[in-house]
Amino acid sequence: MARPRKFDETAVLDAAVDRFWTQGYEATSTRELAESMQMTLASIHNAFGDKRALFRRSLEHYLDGSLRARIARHEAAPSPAAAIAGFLRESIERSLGDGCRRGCLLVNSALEVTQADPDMRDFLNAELTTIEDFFRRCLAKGRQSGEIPAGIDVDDAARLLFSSLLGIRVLARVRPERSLLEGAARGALASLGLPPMPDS
Amino acid sequence: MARPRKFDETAVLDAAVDRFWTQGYEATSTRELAESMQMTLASIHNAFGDKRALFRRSLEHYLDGSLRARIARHEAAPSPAAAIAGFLRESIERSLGDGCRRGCLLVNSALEVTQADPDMRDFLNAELTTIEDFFRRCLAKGRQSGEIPAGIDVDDAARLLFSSLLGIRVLARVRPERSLLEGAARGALASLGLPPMPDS
DNA sequence: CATATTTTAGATCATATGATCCAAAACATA
DNA sequence: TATGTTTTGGATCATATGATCTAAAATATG
Repeated sequence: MARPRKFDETAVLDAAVDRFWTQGYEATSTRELAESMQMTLASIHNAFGDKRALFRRSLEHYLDGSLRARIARHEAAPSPAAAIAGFLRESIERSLGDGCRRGCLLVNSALEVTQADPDMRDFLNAELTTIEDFFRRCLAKGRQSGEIPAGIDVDDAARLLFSSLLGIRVLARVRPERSLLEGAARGALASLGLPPMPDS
Repeated sequence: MARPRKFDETAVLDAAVDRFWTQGYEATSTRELAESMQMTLASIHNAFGDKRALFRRSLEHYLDGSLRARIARHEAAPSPAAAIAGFLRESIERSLGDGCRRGCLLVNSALEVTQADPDMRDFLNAELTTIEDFFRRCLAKGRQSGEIPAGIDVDDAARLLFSSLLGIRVLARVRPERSLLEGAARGALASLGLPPMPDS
């Protein structure tokens, strides 16, 4: 029983993600979302709740399709150094390949969130921390295998890679120049005694 | 002739900066600005123009009082290494000392700007580039003085410091932990063979 | 003191926005 | 086929928002 849904959940969430990604949460109106998702406001409200709930859902959808998969994929690389370099390479190529300069929805959202919304901040933080943890796991493995020189502090190196990646994602939105993004990544890898990124 | 202004331009711009800094451009309404600035909408419009013009003016005011002065101050340090370390130290202390977790207005704005506003993007880019250029000048001087090892590429090192600083400012808003911010900076300095930051 | 000029205060306009309501539509199940 | 349940479309509500208008207020200058 019950009328079946006409919309494809993946497709409408893709559309919502695109709007939030391009314009940010505040600058995206519910009517604009409805048009992009090709749904009425009532259908959106019925399926996802209010704007804030839709945003949260869109973030999850985005992360499932990008960051989480990317970490899992590169974690399986033959060596820790290759995992780190491959992750950076893919992040840069995604940044440069996006003609809309949208950067990273997770990073964009982390800067838009205010102190008045601790739930959202905690959620974003937990997700961001998976990046830092990924770098730390790779570096720890590299230390054991001898790829990472003994003089390098693994925790600080992970923090450096993490902060530099965030910076690259900021620049992806405002100044997406290959020489700049690749230079930052090259500098980070070289500083850890690691071989350069693979070619794109 | 003409009625004199009742407001203090510095004070009202400070108030406007605080609102934009805390909440972002889109999430700040003109009425809220009027209340914070203790001016009427008409007075604001008369003195600064529309919301966008006020934002631009507020950005200038913010930059005059923070970034530009900070670069000039640290550029005068006794050594290039001290200039870089001192700049990072001050950026981190400002981040951690702000109970409101506002991060950096310039970085926040860089992520909020959309492709539809190329003028604002160009302005933000020009200002961001002064940071990159500061690092590059310091590193080039350090190379000449021998503080920077010959094996390090000055351009890439500048890009790394730049991107890492942006990342630190992102984290200042969403996850302002001393161990994290200082760890990233320590990692960056260590990677360049530079001595650690001065104590706070 | 009179005048010209700018600022200020409050009201207001047209629109945008988030959210919701209601009735019609659609379909699985009995 | 009849029933019950969910979705859908369109309208609408209350409020928020950016911007502007008008008239009163204030003061330097002649």
